[in-house]
Amino acid sequence: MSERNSGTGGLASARQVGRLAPVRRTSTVDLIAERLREAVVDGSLPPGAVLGEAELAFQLGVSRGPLREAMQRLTAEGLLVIPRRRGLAVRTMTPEDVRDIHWLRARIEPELGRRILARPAAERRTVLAELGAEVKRMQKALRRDDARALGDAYLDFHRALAAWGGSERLARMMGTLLIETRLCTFSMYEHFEVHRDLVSEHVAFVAALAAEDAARFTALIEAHLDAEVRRLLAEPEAAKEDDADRLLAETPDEPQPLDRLDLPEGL
Amino acid sequence: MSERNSGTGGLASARQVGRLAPVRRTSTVDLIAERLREAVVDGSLPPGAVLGEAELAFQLGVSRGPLREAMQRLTAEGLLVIPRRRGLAVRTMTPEDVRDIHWLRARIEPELGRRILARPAAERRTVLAELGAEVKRMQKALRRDDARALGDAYLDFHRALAAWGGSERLARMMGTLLIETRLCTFSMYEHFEVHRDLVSEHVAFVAALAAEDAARFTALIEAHLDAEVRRLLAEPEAAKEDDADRLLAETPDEPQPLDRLDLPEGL
DNA sequence: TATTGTAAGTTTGTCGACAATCAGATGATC
DNA sequence: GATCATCTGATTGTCGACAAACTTACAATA
Repeated sequence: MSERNSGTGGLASARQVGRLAPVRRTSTVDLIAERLREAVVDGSLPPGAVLGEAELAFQLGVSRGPLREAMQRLTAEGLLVIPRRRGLAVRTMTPEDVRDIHWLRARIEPELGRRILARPAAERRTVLAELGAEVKRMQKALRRDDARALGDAYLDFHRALAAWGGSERLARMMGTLLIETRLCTFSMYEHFEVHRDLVSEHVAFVAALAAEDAARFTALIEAHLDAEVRRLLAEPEAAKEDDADRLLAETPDEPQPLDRLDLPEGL
Repeated sequence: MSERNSGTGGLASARQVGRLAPVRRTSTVDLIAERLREAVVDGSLPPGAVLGEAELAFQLGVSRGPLREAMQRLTAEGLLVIPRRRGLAVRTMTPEDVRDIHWLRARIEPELGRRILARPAAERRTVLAELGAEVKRMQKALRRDDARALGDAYLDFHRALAAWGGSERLARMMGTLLIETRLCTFSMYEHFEVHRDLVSEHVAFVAALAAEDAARFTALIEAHLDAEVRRLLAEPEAAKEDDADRLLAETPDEPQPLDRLDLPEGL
């Protein structure tokens, strides 16, 4: 994931000599780190759980050396803590962490939207199609009442946002922030849980991007992340007036089931 | 650095039983990582340099195991790259990195200022005193024409900003961003180099904070970071109008030598 | 002369082992 | 009965070693 692989723009003719994309050789430590991240995301390593190195290394089929290196990597990313002489533990997020993570996302994600809007129209359509597809996954998951699938689609939506709108650095940072967001959920609730408004909020994101309205996209993102923080910390939904509700109310459509709000045409 | 140590609010009586601050037991990996960061900051490990593990481990007096773990940590922080089977190399920053890093700082640092201004007046005075002291170090360094000392004071100024204005997470992130800023300098210039306007810009930062003018502080920070990017990338200083110059011109003082601009009274 | 094949040397990637350390439990003492 | 000391079992932190992989240099061939 850290090797430089992007930057070789569109390549048409396959028989052209040279200009082959470099093979992606990934080290064992990378693989272990990725596996651990997955385990954190899907909840098989719940926050606070204390694991022993030997056991974990055996499960992964590697020796303790590479595992310890991967642990250090995840520690630097803020996903793991290494209590002295107690193996490793998935980090438990505090309310302050919840606020910080969402605050950071609220600074970054609007910029991702702006950069996507600054792309050529053809690419922009591709991006919107992909984002729309993720929203559809969210809608399907909501209809099936599958919170896990909904959360996964949520993650992929924002990952796509970062992949298309960010530099390599920004995308990597967003990737970490998104995993940490998931950790916030695990840390605050006992079970996996997402809020039902999630889907309509994301429909509005795509609509704002389709309308090339960066300001509205920014406002929507900020309102969404604000709302997420309140939901996670179980603070009163709206002190005086809920920005998210107000913004969504601007959508001129007549009332529809939340999970079936229309995406912009063509998506 | 990752141990939870904050959160034990003001503690007055020293003879009180219990309530001792936990001893900071730092692991070998932590020490190695810190040593490597220092080496990156002071330039003894220049960007692009390729080091062998065995040699480095011998210099540090540890075996290769802990060193490799520390390398992974620095890699996750974005300071090192690990080319396959080629030891380790200090990352060389690209122009895109320069822009990203400064863009991120421009999102974070204004918030640090706001949080400092939100503190009680007594604490705020302490913070201003510390920031003022760093600016004085910068002025002294400028008078001695000591670019290295100037750069170090610059780093410490912004570290103090993060320490007083940030959560633990924000402070850690700013710490990494600042080291990366230093790496930008090393990557772009052959020798260590800082711009002379640095000092007057920082005098203005402190003045804005002393005046509790968050908006002005934000504008100054953004102008400073913009200017830094242009200096680093050697882009034309001012396309049409330089925000930094305009903002600084608002200072009502009569012209003074740049290295002697008055700090707000009492600092 | 340019290019390919071969070989040697160096360095990494990985593993196994050892010793120091710590947590938990049991027993002794005031 | 509560607190402290001791013991033990288990786990980590660290090191040394081995084999595989890669780079570099050199030689052979077209």
